[in-house]
Amino acid sequence: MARPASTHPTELELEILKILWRDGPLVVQEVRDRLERDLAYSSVITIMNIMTEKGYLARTKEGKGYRYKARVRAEATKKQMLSDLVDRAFDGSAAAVMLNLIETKGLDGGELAELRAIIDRKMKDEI
Amino acid sequence: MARPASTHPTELELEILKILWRDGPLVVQEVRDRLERDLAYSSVITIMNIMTEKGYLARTKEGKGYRYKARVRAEATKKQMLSDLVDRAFDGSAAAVMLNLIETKGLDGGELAELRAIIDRKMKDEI
DNA sequence: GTGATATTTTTAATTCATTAAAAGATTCAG
DNA sequence: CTGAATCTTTTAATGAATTAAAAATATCAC
Repeated sequence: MARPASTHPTELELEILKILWRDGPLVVQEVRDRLERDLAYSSVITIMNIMTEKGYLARTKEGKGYRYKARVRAEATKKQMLSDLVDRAFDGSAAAVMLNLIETKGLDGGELAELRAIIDRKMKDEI
Repeated sequence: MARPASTHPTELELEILKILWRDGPLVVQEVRDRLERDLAYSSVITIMNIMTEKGYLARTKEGKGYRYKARVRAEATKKQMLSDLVDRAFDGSAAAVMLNLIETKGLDGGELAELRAIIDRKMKDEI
């Protein structure tokens, strides 16, 4: 048996999704121009074909070729990826993840304050 | 060119690491017994060999075979995996991740309170 | 319409991840 | 010390992910 297809976008797929979320809909060449890495045109179109098959992208005929757009929403996709990691690595504990983030990533005073305000609001809701 | 080796543990590798972090050091059979999925003995030993090559595990001779333990620390590994996702999907914004978590995952009152206490402490440090 | 150009499809090579059978080595019991 | 049991190594098969060349197709300009 082989590896099952990943449930979330792969590295490169995510890069392309992010470009399309930001600037899409785009044609292949425009996506290629915006990619950090230097890929052959045929490489970009190959992966965009695969992404279309997987349901990540939708395309509509235009001129000689197609114009592509993301078919999955940015928020939903990110949420799913994060949720997956929380479950797999942190046994589903969002609190553990947050502690990790607070300790690791440098949050400035403004971000901390904003975060506390949100927590306060949430705590009121919980009552 | 092909895919570069993943920098973080794969699905199955993480499962094995978690078992060893919790109960290790263990022999192969003990790891196999603790795995959720039903794998052949040879499958488990194969992946544990690979993990040893990758530096995830260390082993010492014992009886007929070896006893394995994790060579990477749980906290460091999780931190790296999380950091990687934050960078890739959330453009490095820990705040964005936290908002996502608070909205999505159900945090109970106790967790929220604990989190706020930690934030308060951090904010004092920042001054 | 025909040719140049751009675009897509087809084909393919490589490596990783997963799974496991078969073969080989080691050790413990008697 | 020899065989059974156990463990490791070797070998292998399959599908996913990445990369891209070659072939096929479509379109626009003239």
